[in-house]
Amino acid sequence: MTGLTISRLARMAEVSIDTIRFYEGRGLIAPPPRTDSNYRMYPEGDAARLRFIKRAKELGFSLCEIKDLLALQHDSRASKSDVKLRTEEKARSIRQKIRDLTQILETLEHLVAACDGHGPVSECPIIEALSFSDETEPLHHHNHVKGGTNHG
Amino acid sequence: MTGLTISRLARMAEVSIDTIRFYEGRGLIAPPPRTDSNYRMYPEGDAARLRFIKRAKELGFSLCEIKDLLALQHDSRASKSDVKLRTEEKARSIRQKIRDLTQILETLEHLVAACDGHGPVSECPIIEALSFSDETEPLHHHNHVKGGTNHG
DNA sequence: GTAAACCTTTGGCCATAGTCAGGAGTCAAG
DNA sequence: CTTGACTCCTGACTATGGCCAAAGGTTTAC
Repeated sequence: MTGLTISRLARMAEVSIDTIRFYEGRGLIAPPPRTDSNYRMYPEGDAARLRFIKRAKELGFSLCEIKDLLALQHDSRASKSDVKLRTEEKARSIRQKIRDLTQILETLEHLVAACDGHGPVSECPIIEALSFSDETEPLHHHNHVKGGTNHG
Repeated sequence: MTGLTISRLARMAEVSIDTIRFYEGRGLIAPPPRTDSNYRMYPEGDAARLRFIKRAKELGFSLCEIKDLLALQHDSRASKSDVKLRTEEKARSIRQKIRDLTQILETLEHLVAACDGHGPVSECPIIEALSFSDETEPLHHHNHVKGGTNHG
């Protein structure tokens, strides 16, 4: 009986054992056959699959999206355009995230520029700008980003 | 006895009641005095404080960082340069985040460009690139050890 | 006087992507 | 036989920023 134990697979794919079991629970890799003693024995191909997941994750795909991508890969009806579409969509969403962050950055830079860095905090324009941003006239441009920007 | 009930404060600051109590637990808002019946009665100033928090959050500060900023605001030893420094640091970290995302975006764009969008998924260059991640190398400047399986 | 609207607390839950701990069974070597 | 490495499963915990429900006490309006 050939196959990889979970720890060998983990080493090959450079992920942790826990991660592999976690992915199985999430449906990203199929539950492998078991030995008589109930040990998972993985086909070698699962190493590539795990590397795929790892790589896609680095590129900003969520596990959910990766699952879809993987399903596509084994769907005979799927075409390259499906994959391409998803990739383009991801690129779009990353572009948007960059735009949001750029907005925030600009505001922050205005704030920094407005502050001379001397004197007591009680007169700090940064604090002031943050305190009265919606009602009174702020010192800086009113460019604020609403909703769903996830920086973290 | 004047003051704002929690729901009035929530309406004024445009946050939820739960959020206010949550912030109290996190130390962003001081525990207000209570009525005889144990109701929170907020000073009006807390509305500004909540708007400050809201605004800072929109600018990418975490609750933890905001807490520090607020503490600074009431620390007589603190100076504008403290606030400025923190703002600059936040700006730097956002700049870095933008750089990271830009890297990812470029890789994604290469991938999209390499794919004509026609034919079966089995020949998709995007899938292939993700599967054999040695081709394109983004983001991680410290090379992880690929060749050496550190177990004989 | 009663019902609606408000307030209190405690605690659980959402998503993301895992990590870690514990107790028990299994396997190879000495 | 024993030791150590490996595996199993379940469940709890991490961090972030809250949302929601339950069950009860209070205030207000009619």
